[in-house]
Amino acid sequence: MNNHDRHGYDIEYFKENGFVRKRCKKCGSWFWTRDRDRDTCGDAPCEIYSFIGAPLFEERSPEEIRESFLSFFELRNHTRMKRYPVVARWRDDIYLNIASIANFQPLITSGSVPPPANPLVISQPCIRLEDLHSIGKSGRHLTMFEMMGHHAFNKRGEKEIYWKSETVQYCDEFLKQLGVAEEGVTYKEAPWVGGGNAGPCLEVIAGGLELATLVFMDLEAVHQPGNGDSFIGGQWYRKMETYIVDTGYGLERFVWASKGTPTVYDAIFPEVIEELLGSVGLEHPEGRYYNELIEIARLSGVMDKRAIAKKLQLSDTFINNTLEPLETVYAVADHTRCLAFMLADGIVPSNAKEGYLARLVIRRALRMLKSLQCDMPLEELVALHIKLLRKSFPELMESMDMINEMLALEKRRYEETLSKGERIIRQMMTKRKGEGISVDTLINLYDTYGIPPEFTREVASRVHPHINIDIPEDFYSRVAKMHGEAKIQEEDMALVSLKERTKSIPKTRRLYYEEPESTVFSATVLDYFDKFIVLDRTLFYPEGGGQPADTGVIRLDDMDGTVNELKVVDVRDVDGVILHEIDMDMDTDMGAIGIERGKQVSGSIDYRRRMAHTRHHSATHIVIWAARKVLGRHVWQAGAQKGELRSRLDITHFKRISDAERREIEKLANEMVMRDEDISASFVERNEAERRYGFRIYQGGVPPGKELRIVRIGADEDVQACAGTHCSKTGEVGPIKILRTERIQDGIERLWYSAGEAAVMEMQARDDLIKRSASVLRIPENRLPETVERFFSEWKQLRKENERLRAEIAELHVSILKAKAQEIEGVKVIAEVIADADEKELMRIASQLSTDGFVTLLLSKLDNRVAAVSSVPDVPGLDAAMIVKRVCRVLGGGGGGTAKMARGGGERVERIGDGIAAGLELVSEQLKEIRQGYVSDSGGIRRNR
RNA sequence: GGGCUCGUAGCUCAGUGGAAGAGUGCCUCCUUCGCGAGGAGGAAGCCACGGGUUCGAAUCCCGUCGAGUCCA
Repeated sequence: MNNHDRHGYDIEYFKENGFVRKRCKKCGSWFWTRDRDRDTCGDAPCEIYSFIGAPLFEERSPEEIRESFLSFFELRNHTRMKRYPVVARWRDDIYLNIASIANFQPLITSGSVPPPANPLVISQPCIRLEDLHSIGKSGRHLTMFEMMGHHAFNKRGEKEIYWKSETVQYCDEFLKQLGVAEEGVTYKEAPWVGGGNAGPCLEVIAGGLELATLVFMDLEAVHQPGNGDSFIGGQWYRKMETYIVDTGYGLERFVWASKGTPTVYDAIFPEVIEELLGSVGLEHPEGRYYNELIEIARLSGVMDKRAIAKKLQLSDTFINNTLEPLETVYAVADHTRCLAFMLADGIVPSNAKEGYLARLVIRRALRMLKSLQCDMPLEELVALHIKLLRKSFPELMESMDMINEMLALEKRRYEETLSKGERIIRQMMTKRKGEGISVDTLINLYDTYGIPPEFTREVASRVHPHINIDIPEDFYSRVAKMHGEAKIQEEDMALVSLKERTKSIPKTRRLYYEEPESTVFSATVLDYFDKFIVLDRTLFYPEGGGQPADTGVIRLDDMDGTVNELKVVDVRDVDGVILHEIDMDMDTDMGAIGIERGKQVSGSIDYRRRMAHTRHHSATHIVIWAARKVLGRHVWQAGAQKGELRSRLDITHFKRISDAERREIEKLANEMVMRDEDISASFVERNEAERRYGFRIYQGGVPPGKELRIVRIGADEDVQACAGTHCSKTGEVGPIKILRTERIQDGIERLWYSAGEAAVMEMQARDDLIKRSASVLRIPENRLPETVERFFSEWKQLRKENERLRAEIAELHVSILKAKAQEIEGVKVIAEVIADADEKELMRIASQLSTDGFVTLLLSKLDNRVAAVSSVPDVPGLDAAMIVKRVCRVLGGGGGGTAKMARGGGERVERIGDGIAAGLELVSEQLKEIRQGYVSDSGGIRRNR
């Protein structure tokens, strides 16, 4: 590195080839050019798209551009790489592959894993959804695009592969080879920042279009300001150990530049646009309005559409009937291409994580198809893309059937969401009678039920044609803001300090790989601190890959012959150093219990526990293999946890696993066990492993390190990078019993299963359940289902019968009770205890009596409490609720209800007589007051018969 | 990973602490030559499950299961 290169753009190639550094008179940014008269940077919006209608070089197809790029760099000593998936399974910070360099982050860019080749060249399909709303409108945004990149990974202190000057030279020569005019190319300085890294960057512009970005990544973010040496965009950065050439050439943009069509969409997938336009009976306006379209396209990098329309004096009808539908067609064509890659690469639409992003795109596409009144099924458009792409990406074809099914299912789900939404809106409208709908309500409808605001407005205006609903411009970002910013995960501080503490300790030898059958070992203490002991070698498996740590004991022989046993409760792997956590008080000193460096100790693990974990771990590989076979290639592990008694495995799948499928998976898994195939584990160089087995090895996530431990079953039927312990034959796993499936989120099914001894125990437990149930009913086990069904329906019948009989009894009580009436203040009053009557029955009786003019107070003893009910004729001044409250206070409870009918109760059963007395007292008070005329003009109380 | 919403008659949903309801569909009868339609009547509910609070829970609280949806 040259220290005098203060800006990072002092590049030899520029100097040697007659470039000058100038400052753009419009945006003020610095740029390099051969053209001494140029005074703008050449980028939009400082300049218009001059290549529209006037291509920069001879027309080329995407295949031609891709091939010319790859072979250009291949000739210059770069290794050609296969594309990576568009879903970034190896990253936990992003869901989608957003750039070719993302393939190599973070392990390779940080230098901890060597690159698969150096330098290398790749054309990587990427997906970016940030500019979703401008897709179709801007003419240049694509959700899915191919980033062609050549990368060189340099390390300080090692021989440099190449750096800035060569990178610019390659770019310049590549453009020249394509036929781009040299004077028209500008290299604009644009410091780059992203994903915790930064560095100088050159944007390569020709004809107003940014064709490529050359990033020289050599800075990393630091958290303490003191450690940084440059300050960019509110963040301190320092030089990295590595410095990396990260370039991105937009394949689609090169094709576009070579065709000069009005939009990038017309250049990349004209067939799909044609098909869509045809299906809605439109013609591509290119024929009739060629000049207008060219003008609009040229200006579209400079100003927004409304401004263009004003400037070109375009009519509203042209905008509404020609331009807008065309933009929608563009967007649909784009989205369906994006979906082809998302779904083929194994994203299952869901309501969470990357699956949600797929659903978002699907729903947008469906909405737009609807607004176009296009009845072409989404899956047909995706299929068309796949067919058009099959030469470059034959692998997409393999997923065609699954994609069809997923999309049809998604369409049905969305229709259900919308029709449910329509009902909710209509209901709300009738409840609120013509009131408008507030923005808060709109947001709530979208957030809670997924009803888009445009849909709400549409439905609402169908109910009340004059209703006015404003959808704010920033609607969707307001929703996003409401959910708050994502918190950046800081690395666990405890782990950081452990890493620091163990840095100088040699890595522990892993006996559990070398001697998987052993249970005891001897070792030397290398170090100890806090509650941790570090040995030179160990049999203890540290927690990892969903497999819990081993437990056991470490033994110390004291001088005097006594043996000190230390319980190992947890084992952790910190960058290769294995820490044994000992069960002891924090303030006990290790030295006091005989631990010292260099001391010989012996250890033994709880082998039963280890074997259970081992069986479950191998079973996990077998189950996912079986699930992929039964359900399809899209099945991917989304998480797993092994246990002693049962384990769980989360897999991606777009619908619930049926009983038949579950049984089939179980059967296949057990067949694999019975075949007694070999399970082999070996360390393989990472890039070799990826090349040989592909990305399916990363089912359980991507482990760090230069070498991967590869676990293979049978004839490579299942191959995974896995650090866990495994059986050596599938037969050792023993029976595998799938216990249940649950849906932990849309698109992810969780399988619970047991293996080996645990599976036998589970089966026995189930057996027991059936046995006990059958013996309660005194029937043979095989009659259980129909007997239970019969009992249930009989129970329902009897319940009804009981209710009917109680109603009859209530009728009988009515006539009996009438005879027991006493007269208070000239009114017939019934206050009685009725045995064995439930609350409902009391109410039935009381209700009937009060209709006949009686004032009633009925009580009943139920279990440990008294129920009280009062019903009175509808007379002002008579209040059943008051009566019940008075009674129940005596009973130690409470009650309430309406003036006509009330109920309550209490637990002081022995005071039932006092309760009645208190109730009667209140009744007579109330009647007295009525009689004294406090309440009059009521027509009085009907005379009792 | 985080948030919001919902599980009540076959279906669509009301009911937010005091007697489980409506619309629709179903069954029977009446009307009709028959159908449609109309009229009268009827059946149909472990109010998802398990705890808790309360005199009392479909309703309030906690958990479980099932579903929908948004954000990263």
